[in-house]
Amino acid sequence: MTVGIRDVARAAGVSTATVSRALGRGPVSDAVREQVEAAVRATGYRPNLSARRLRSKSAQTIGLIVADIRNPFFTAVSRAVEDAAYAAGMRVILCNTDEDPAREALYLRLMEEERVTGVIFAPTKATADALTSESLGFPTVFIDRSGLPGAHDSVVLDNVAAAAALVDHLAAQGFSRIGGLFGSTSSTARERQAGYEAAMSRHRLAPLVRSVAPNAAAAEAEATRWLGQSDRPEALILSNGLILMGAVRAARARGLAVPQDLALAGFDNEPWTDLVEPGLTVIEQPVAEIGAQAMRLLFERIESPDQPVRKVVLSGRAVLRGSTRRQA
Amino acid sequence: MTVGIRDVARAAGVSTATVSRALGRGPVSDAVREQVEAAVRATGYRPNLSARRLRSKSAQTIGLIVADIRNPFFTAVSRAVEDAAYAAGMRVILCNTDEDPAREALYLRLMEEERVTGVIFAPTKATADALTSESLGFPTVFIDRSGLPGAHDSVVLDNVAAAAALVDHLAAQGFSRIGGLFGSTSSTARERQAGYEAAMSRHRLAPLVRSVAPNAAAAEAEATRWLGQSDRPEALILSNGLILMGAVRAARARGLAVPQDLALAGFDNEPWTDLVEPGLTVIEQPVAEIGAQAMRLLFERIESPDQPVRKVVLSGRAVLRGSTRRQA
DNA sequence: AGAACTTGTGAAAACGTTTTCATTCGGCAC
DNA sequence: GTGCCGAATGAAAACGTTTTCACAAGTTCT
Repeated sequence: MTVGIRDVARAAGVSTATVSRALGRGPVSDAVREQVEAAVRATGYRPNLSARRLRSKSAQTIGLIVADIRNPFFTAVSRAVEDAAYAAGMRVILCNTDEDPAREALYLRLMEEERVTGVIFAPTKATADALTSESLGFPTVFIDRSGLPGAHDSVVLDNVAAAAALVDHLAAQGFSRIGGLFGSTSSTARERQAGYEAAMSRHRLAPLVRSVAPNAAAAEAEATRWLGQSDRPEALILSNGLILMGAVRAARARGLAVPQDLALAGFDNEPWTDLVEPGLTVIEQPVAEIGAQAMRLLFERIESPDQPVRKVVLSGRAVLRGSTRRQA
Repeated sequence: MTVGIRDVARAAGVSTATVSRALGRGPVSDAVREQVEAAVRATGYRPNLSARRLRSKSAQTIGLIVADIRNPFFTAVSRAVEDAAYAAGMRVILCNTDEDPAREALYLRLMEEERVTGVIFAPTKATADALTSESLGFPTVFIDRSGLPGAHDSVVLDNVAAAAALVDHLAAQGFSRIGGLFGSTSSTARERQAGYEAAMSRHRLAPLVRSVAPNAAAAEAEATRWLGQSDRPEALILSNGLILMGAVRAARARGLAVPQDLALAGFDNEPWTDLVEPGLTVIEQPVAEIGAQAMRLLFERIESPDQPVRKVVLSGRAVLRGSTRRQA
């Protein structure tokens, strides 16, 4: 029924070993290689990847486990990862955990069962803190978020500096009641919060912090509540694009004008952030660079498993727009 | 080194066949099942999926090939597909073609080599038109787009009706120079164009049509050019969310106020469309339903391969916002 | 000229499972 | 008691490749 390598071998008049060598890399005479290629075309042969992986003990596959596929940050990163992987002749399995530790465990087990070559992973804080360098059976690079120091390679943003830059900018514009709404599940949100708090104290300002599940709906609910208080902040820093969107909705719901009644500054320069008037001030992350660096670290880790753990820290770029402009 | 089923068998004091049966479904005594489960825990055994797939000739995997992962429509659909797949104990391979027929061919070949159980596919028009019912070696459901009539199961929007609804609405608001900017690569865009043209002629209006690659940058460039003309349209219909975004940017670039100088109506009720003032009128697609129906069709096709080809047509919902409101 | 490599090839083993086939054992019908 | 059936199990085959091993035929080195 289905055509296998022995059918190709018979058609080409050689052994299966020779077909295998002709298709992969191996010493084969040019004449035989052509015969084999002709036989492959004639028979419509498609190698069975399961058999290939089983025998060769090499899946040529990398797993990409992201926290939220709806977050454009992760789709952008995943495109960079995919490009690099396919350029290297590898396949990618993309998984979405929805920030749920149970799903993270599920997918990590799946990666083991697939015997993947390596994994790029954006873990929740809970999972990251539980994962020592030995607990994963494959080379792993953390992305966007880091875990126990020295446990895994990682590529992250300089979150402390980026958050501080937003505070500095808002303070320079004359805002003082600057609140921060941060995601509750990631190390990244914690770092942004730390950067925010350090900068606030440097400016001798009292920090106003709230935590929320990192999605637009939860952020909108929390921000709406907050903005309904009489002592509501006059500026808000939001720790990612989804939370930023929630805050914009909350401001609308409360009838607050931006930036007159409320200044907004967030993370992730998503395509819509310059579309909503008066434009949202954000930290732009080098998404393509993050994906590419993660693949580089992963390949180098696969190459030399025992090299010291590395952490690549990239800088964000502040994109200043109308949402943080102090009105006369 | 790595622990295999024979290690588990030895630890449990049974044969590998029994372990296999205890782990899958098969007649095993309760006592033995418990022994095996204990042995699995003790050894940390992880089944090798490649070996399992090779021997059982069942990948329990469905391929999901989308045209553009940046398009939130596809990420929303893919979440629905994933949920349904994992609920059925299947894995998903997600691939992104960037509307490129070459990448489509690449991924279709990959699906063959993976021996996937089935595929859900949003093809470009070029590929869809070239694919007869025999050309794919696995059950396939087209999604968002359809190909040759009767060749493959599909689940699509009623694009003609949806586009006509937008025209009707704009005409009712008193607009008459209504232009349409449609994607160039999909059958869906063609259908929306056809619906637009039919409705225009019903209203005795002259159609104004342009085509463009379905991404925000290309759409912005084309729309900017168009809107610079002296006989520019006073309303625009955009055939998907990315093109809609490009049009919004173009209006900004030309300094045109929406809807005073230019009305906008598009497809895909993306999260940002109600954020940009005065809110964008769109057709909302039942994304979760599309994904769920696609999986249903796929499972039923796998079940009974020879049943007649089916096409599920779902209706969009018009979400009317400020961008199409006629000013006094 | 002979030894020592290199290159190209085929036969057969190996990869880690599931499945087939055969066997044993206990219970049930006659 | 004998025969039959179903359930539980093990031995071994099978899945479709790649890799190892062996070998023949050049080719290069001494």
